[in-house]
Amino acid sequence: MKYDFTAIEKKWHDIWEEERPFRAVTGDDRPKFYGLVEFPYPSGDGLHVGHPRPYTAMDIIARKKRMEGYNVLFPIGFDAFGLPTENFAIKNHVHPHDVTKKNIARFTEQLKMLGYSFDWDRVVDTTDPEYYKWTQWIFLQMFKKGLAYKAKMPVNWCTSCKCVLANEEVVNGVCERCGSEVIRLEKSQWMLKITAYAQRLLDDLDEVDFIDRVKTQQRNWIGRSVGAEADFDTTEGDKLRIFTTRPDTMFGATYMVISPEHSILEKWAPKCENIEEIRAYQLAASKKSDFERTEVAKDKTGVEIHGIRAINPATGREIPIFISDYVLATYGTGAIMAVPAHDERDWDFAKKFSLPIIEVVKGGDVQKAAFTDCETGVMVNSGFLDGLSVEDAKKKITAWLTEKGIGQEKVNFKLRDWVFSRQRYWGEPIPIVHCDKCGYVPVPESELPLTLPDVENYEPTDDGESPISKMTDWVNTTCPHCGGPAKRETDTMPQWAGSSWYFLRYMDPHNHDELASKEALDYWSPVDWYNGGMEHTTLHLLYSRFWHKFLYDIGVVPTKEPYKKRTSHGMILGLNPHCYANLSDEELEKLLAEHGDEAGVKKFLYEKYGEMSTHPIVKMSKSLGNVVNPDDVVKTYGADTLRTYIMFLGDFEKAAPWQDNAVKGCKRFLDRIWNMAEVRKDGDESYSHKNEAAVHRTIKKVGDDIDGMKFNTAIAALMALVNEFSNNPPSRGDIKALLLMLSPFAPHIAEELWELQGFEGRAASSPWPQYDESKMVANEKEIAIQVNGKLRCTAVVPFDAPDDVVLDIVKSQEKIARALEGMTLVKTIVVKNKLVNLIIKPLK
RNA sequence: GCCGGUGUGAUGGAAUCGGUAGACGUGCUUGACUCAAAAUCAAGUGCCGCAAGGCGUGCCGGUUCGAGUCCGGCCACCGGCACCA
Repeated sequence: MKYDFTAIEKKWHDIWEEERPFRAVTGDDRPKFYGLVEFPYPSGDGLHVGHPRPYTAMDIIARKKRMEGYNVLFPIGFDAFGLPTENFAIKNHVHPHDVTKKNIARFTEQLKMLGYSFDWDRVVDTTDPEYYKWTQWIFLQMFKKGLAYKAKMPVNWCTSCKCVLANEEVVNGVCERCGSEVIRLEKSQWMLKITAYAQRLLDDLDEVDFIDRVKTQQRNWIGRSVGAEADFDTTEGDKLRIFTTRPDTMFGATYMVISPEHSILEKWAPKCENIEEIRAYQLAASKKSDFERTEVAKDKTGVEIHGIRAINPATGREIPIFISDYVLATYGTGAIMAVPAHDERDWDFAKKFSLPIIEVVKGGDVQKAAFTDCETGVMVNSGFLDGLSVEDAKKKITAWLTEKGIGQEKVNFKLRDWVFSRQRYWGEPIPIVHCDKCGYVPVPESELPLTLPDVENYEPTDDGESPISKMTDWVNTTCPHCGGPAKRETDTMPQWAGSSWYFLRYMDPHNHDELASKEALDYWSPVDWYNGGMEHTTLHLLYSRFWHKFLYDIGVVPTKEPYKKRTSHGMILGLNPHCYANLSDEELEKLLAEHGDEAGVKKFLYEKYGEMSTHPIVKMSKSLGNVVNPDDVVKTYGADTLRTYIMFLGDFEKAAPWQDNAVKGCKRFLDRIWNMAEVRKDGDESYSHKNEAAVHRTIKKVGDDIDGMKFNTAIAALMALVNEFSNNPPSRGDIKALLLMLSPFAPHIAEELWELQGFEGRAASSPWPQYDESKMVANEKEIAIQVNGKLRCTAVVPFDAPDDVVLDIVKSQEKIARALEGMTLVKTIVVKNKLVNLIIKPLK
């Protein structure tokens, strides 16, 4: 019989639907294992081949854990609020709700097609009012604790999405989602005080098992720096507070810089002699987008404030004050002391404006470049700090600042508060009412969920207001506090809201009274293993850690950290259809005819498609037409082949290119297993004598590799075992072990063959096979024989044979005997069961 | 600029501790089956060489009996951050 994967896969999907074997049971005696994948955004395009990589990986891990006796929670859901759905709805005049429903149905079908062992009874959907009721509830708790607040401040505004963005959503000065320009806009926004958790978000990284690059990236993003704050007196009498990480260099501060947005400028305006010039500079800076501001980073600009000077508290000397956009309003105090001798930016600025550069740390030539080394320098020109190391000087001057009452040690973070409102329709309504008398009043918890109103038109508006603001019936309400007329908040939450706590809902998804019961939270927390994309490291992963810590503080969740372990997968890349190296013969011929020679074709491709045409491997994208649809692969080869291939194609943590024709290697592998095991084997369930060592070795290898996410080598080991079986016909026991090891990777074919062989129960619910270290070795071993470190030949010796026996065999090798002729043996190195190295010299 | 990562056949990629470089897959070559093709099976496949042998893990140097692996110095590419004082 042929391996009819379509029929087999359908059959097992039906059985799983019926038997529900992957259901997690809260409060079971077995040890629990909570494996999590990032739930998908159900886009209209359906599943992309990128999705199955992490899903298959965690499915394999979850399946193996079940076989090892764990009570496994492996859930799935949909992160369904968001712009693409809304945009699609606008364009096609349908309700986002209906689009979402349709997309979720399609995703569900595709995920089931791939045979994932998700617990389908626990699906969550962030757009379901029963779900977002609790998203809103968490927001209200934050509001009550003062962690959610509304503030007027400059925000990132995407000109295309017509919506504000969080700092984390701005990538290289453009919108992370659509790539459009992001400008600064002064707007009143809801904010979440993630900065209150900065230190804990940093510290607790030490307690979790996240891969290093995730930890490093989060640490960099949080950006803690220790320094000092200090007040500089001014001729105006006002104090100007600065932050510095180099208080030791204070004697070298020859001028000050404040950001163009600094509030003191308003107060000082009447006293500034060049106020027009200052105003003009402020206006120019405010018009710059983030992109422009970083683009011109090399060339410093600024304006000196004439009429007001500052006094360096260390030297007592008057120094000028400048405004410049190289000082950010949003970091530190928005003002700095400039030490051109020991800071590159200050040095550049000082050179441009011909300001004095005074060396206070010896070790470099400060007229040529800023000397920033903190390790080797010695303090000079610094009064009471002279002769100290940088480290000691920092301590001494900080103590001095404290004593004088003009400053103290200060820790600053790069992390900013999270801009939490969006001027779009398809998101969770922010459950706040604005009353003229009472201010911002929370919607009573009993009224949650506050559902989205039905609106006719979802178009974002140019005035920066949410489309919901047009719904006067919904917007006009009464104040829950005083009963007077009030207006509802019309902004919605960002997409990251729903995903900040979804893993908790999985623990108890149908609970009407709590986000999850205490019993379920205590039993399942924390997530044991969470795999997801690196692109979420400073977004979702950081946000959800923040929410979780908050929930811990108010006693809702039992653990400080949501995830015990975090791993990350590489992207699946595609071939670049416009790269010369990837052209098909036909296309190449055609292009050669048109453009003469190879160089001509390359030039043409470069001009037409740009830089990317020179890279043979690129991201998959619709515009390039190199997207692989999993449906097509499943149709041609089956889900088991797709699963196996996607895990085989390379190191899980690294990006790997999809290669269409390599898929069939995995199909052949499954075909061979089918042919080997389709007919029922007789005999007991012990391993065959000839295959025994190989089976034990493979069990160890596959088990270790799955735990270490080295799926590619695990599959290679299974392939090698199958090759072994075609040399030495497998016994019933050999087949059994193979099917058990295969079942996490290719569950459908494994179950089918398991049944055909008449083994008991299901492969997926059978115990994972055990290996015996002592049976892993053969009784003979091939060793390498080197002469002076160079491989000369190999020889087969008994396993663990004594050195003298091995040496006799070595010396009897023809090639070795020849090499030894006329030579003295100086030294012999024997590495047991591996190699022998003979060091020889010519006879004198 | 700073931080992290990677560099291995035609190709995707393997190589616990320093111990036979290239597992496993694709592709290619040859053979079997076939009228033929596909599929399948078998053998081969790092490079140069008839062979003996030599050369090979981005480059240069070092340590070692022995280096893809360790050390020093470069180069290239990828990812993140980027005027954060």
